[in-house]
Amino acid sequence: MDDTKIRNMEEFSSVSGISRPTVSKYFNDPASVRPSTRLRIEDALRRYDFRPNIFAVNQNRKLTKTIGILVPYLADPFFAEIVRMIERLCIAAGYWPIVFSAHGEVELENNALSTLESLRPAGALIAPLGRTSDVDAVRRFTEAVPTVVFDSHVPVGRAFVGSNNFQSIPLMVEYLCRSGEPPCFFEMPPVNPNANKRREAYRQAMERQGFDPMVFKVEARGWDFERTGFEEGGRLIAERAFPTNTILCSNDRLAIGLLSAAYQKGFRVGRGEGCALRIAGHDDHPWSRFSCPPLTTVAQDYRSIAETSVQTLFRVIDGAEAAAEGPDRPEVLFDGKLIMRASA
Amino acid sequence: MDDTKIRNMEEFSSVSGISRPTVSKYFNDPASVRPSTRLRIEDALRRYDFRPNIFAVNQNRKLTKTIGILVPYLADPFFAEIVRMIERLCIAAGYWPIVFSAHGEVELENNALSTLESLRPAGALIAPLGRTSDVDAVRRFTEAVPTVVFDSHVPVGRAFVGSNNFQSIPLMVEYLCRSGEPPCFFEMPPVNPNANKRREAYRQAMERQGFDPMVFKVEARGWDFERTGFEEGGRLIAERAFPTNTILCSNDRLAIGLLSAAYQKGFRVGRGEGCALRIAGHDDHPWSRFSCPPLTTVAQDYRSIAETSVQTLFRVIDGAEAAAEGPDRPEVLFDGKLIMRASA
DNA sequence: ACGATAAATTTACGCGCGCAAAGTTACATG
DNA sequence: CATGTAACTTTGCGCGCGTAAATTTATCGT
Repeated sequence: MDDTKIRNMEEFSSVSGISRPTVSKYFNDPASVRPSTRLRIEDALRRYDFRPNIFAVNQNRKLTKTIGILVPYLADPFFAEIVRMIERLCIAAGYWPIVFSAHGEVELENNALSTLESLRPAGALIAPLGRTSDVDAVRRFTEAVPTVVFDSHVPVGRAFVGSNNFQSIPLMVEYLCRSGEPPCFFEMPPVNPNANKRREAYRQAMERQGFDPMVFKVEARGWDFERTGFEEGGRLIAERAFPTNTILCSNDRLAIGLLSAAYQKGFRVGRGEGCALRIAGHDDHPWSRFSCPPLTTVAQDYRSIAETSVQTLFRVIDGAEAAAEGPDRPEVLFDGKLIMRASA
Repeated sequence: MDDTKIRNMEEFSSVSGISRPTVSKYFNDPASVRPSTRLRIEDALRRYDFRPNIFAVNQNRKLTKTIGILVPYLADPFFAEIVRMIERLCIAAGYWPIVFSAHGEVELENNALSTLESLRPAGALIAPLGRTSDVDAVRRFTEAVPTVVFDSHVPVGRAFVGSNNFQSIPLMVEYLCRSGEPPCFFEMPPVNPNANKRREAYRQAMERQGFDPMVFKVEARGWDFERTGFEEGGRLIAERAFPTNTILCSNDRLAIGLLSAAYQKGFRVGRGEGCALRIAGHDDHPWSRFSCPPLTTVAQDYRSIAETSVQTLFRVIDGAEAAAEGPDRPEVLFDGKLIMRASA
């Protein structure tokens, strides 16, 4: 490894013995040059380790190799996990994923979109805040950047990939009804469209089963779901406000908070003898299997959502996807899977 | 809002009536131009919404406004939370944070460092993998980019900010010793330097108290700590392998897994009558207060670590920090705070 | 109203690379 | 060995902006 610094492609081309345009061609696609010259370039690369200046590259290329990823709250285990998968898939496909989090705030979401757009990415995978999003800003972004929307159902972009709340919630409702008292529904703060969809799915499922829906909505507390489940849910438990012994929470984090409250108040949770409550969740967060008792929930298909989102985006980028954009774009919904554990 | 697209600063300067160099000056520092011309520019900005091309800007500026953040595993709640804070502090200071995760793998860490370096960031905040890092690669990076290392104690960069394991662990050990049986130590897979430091801190603390250290090390399982705590810890509990009823886990995630195993095996955890085990953790993860029972732990000072890291980096960037680099760089360690909850 | 000074303008160059056109060389085929 | 084509080289322009030098204009105090 020679330690003379290579300042630019000009210098590198001279030490490698290959002309600059050919070197440029190599960096855009190593397979596009003759094997013998490829060897000479890669030999020089080993001796001098040079990388083209990203800024100069991206300034001149029409299409960058960047892929933007935007999530509403990266500290949420669901998004942390899905981002992890998406990033790996992008890297494997030769793209540069770059992650932004809105941290639950519209201004930060708009900032991120704006920054992202100015990076001129080849495409973007976004899960908007949803209800609190500046929808016009999001739409403007999706009109400038090929975008796949995931998880948060907002009618923009070139495709939507998410989970089928109208299958997964009824699946759980039916299970709970046939195995005990019908569930009431403990709703998460409506930070995104899933909150409303799940409540509606619950309503419909209950009516189909011939029961009256019982929905409990509490003060919004942003993304601090465990706390909401613990404090508000705990209060409802203590007040005996829930009309049945079975509580379906609109997501696992809420359920984990509620589970904690039940534990501390001495209510035994589970489906066996001597249990005062059944508590179920939704999503199968990475830590749900370690709650006490382990949480019965509906698993979202993380892997499929990540893979389909990424593959769909690649097809859009390659122009292989139909042109429909906005409300009529294609949607892919994955079914949830009942995960039977001890809590319900 | 006029919808004629502005293609570059040239066009924008003509519609705003201000010359391009002055416009350029404005974008580098809005306060550097006369108030009257600033008004004219911002008026045009409202009518045309133009943003300088990032790539062109960064290609020419010696110093970009980018700040790189690298963590070993973004799906870990500790890093998710600390990144959230760091990002906000960077944005507030007018920088562009950009987050990378090594996802627990050296190759991805090296990739991230390489990508990051080619972005020519103003500075970087990194928590290397540590034990498994390619230390030479990390060092090369820190020699090219002003870097503050946090959490993961690796002797490179311009400063280290972390928590003082040799204060926090003894704090917990002393509490456990004076309130019951002396603790054994359940060690996390050695994914980073904290693992070893905490074990050593435990050893020293126990000896100072006049007890024999009892360390339990299990098969490494990467970053899936809850699972390790649940499976391996559960096995140790079932085999009655722990010589005392008190177990100090080297982090909260491990403790949460162990708590879950104890629950399922019917061992009551806590410090009251009828409890078979005491379990304590370290870090005070966001979800530790919602475990069953709530976890007694040592809180890392998230806020101070984030703020000090960022502020130190800014001082290094501004050249206000001493030049020491590598092993002799300054270190700031924050004390942990005992968080008494019900598990120990 | 005047000069002093600050700020804006004009002009020009450079950053590092993508890309196109024209000419040259390498390589496979018969 | 002639031939065709694929790959390479040379040359040169352009991307959008930072920045410097020289010049002109605006602003302020007296």
